[in-house]
Amino acid sequence: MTPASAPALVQETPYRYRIEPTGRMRVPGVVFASPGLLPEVGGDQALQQVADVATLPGIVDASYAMPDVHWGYGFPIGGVAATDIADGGVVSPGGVGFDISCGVRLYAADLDAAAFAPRKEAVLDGLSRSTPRGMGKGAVWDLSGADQLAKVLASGAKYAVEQGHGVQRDLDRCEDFGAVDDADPAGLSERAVNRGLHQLGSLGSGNHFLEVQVVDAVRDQAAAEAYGLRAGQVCVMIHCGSRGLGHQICTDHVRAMEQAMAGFGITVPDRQLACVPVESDPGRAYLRAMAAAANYARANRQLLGQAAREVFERLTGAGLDLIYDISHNLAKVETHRVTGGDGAAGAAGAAGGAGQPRRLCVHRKGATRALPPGHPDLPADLRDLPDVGQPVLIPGSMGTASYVLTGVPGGPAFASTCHGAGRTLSRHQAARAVRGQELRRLLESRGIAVRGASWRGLAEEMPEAYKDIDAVVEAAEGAGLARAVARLVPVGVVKG
DNA sequence: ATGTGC
Repeated sequence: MTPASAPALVQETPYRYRIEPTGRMRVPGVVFASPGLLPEVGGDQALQQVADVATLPGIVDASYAMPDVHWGYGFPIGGVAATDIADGGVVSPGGVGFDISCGVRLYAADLDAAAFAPRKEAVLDGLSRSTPRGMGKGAVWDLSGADQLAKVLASGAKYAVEQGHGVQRDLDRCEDFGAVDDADPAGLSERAVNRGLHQLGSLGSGNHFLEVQVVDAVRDQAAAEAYGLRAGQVCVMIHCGSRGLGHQICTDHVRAMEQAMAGFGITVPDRQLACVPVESDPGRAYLRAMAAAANYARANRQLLGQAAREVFERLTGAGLDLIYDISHNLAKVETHRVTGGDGAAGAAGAAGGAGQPRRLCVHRKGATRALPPGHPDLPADLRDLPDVGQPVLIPGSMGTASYVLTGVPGGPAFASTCHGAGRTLSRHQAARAVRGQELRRLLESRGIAVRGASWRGLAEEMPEAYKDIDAVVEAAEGAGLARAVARLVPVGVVKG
């Protein structure tokens, strides 16, 4: 059972640590972090969660933690776990998170920082008005009823664009080209549907934001150019998810699996790890509902992006081109080579060495897919470039830098990397440390325009409550998870 | 994250 003390870490390389399998762990734990990040790597609970995930039926290679790992519901945030579907591998809602398909969308404007500066306050005012946010209701698109919601759930951003809320490029550059096709709107609870009807096109709260950013430094010229980014360019980044709908779906299926688990002979060290085989009725039902929430989240970001685009065009004359849209809370059925999780196994597999290709259920919770160059699922215009992988969008905490990375060959964690800075202080600790008004003054004095939803919400997101995003990205690069393409700094933030 | 919470 769960050991009382924190699991011991053994350093394997400067950016890779191992938790030896003990007790019911089926595979080792692997933590990617720099020595500098490690002492505060989420505390004992996050590492214990890495070890607990390693006990899940069908898990292969290792239970992975990204450099931004911290404590979460059941699984750590910043966790990656893959299960072998044909070998009784499970799916767990806790491995996806409550905010199903929470993710990031980045647009680039045909506008440089100097030309934007005189318009900054007006644009931020415009974005503040066009971006419903905060707890509860208010949305860009109030749906007519369950029939229209079903279309959103089935077709995601594709439906939004079909209805005039966007352009073809928005789909070409979106993960899964705007929609996953195995969603089942009919399987959702009435509560999930009701919560979804009036929140489409809304940011939410917590760490969700819409930011105007400027490309501060380009680290990889070829990839930046292919993506459509240049130094000094103005960008818009949107970070949000599936709102109350995804939350309700997670709640519904955790409950169902808690009941169903015993029937499959599954016991877990923490009830928050409730899971069932992928190949089971409740497993398939969860994945289809999760897919519906993924489509809702994409449509959500599509609508918020379109509203921002209209503000930009009206006030600056510049359009917004989508760079990419990627989720960091999702499970996906993918084929990878499985090698047993020893050291360089993942890299060797990807290079065509040892390891059998298996159909896996890859859980990424607070972790971002990072496909290597040449992968068939890349956008068509990026697919045939030799050293350019999938765009990876890493939002920093409020007032700090964000990053664009690219997927690399031979990634050691099923083509995954970090998702952001990762919390170090609780919301409560942060709110006690600073007042929202004070924080806004500080950010404004550093040239960052702030449009908040609540003073408390602002305080909870103080930069000091998060890890250093530069160090997290450095560790991700050092561990061979991804490569930096561009660093972006905020000039204006609309907070949920 | 979330009509913050058994």
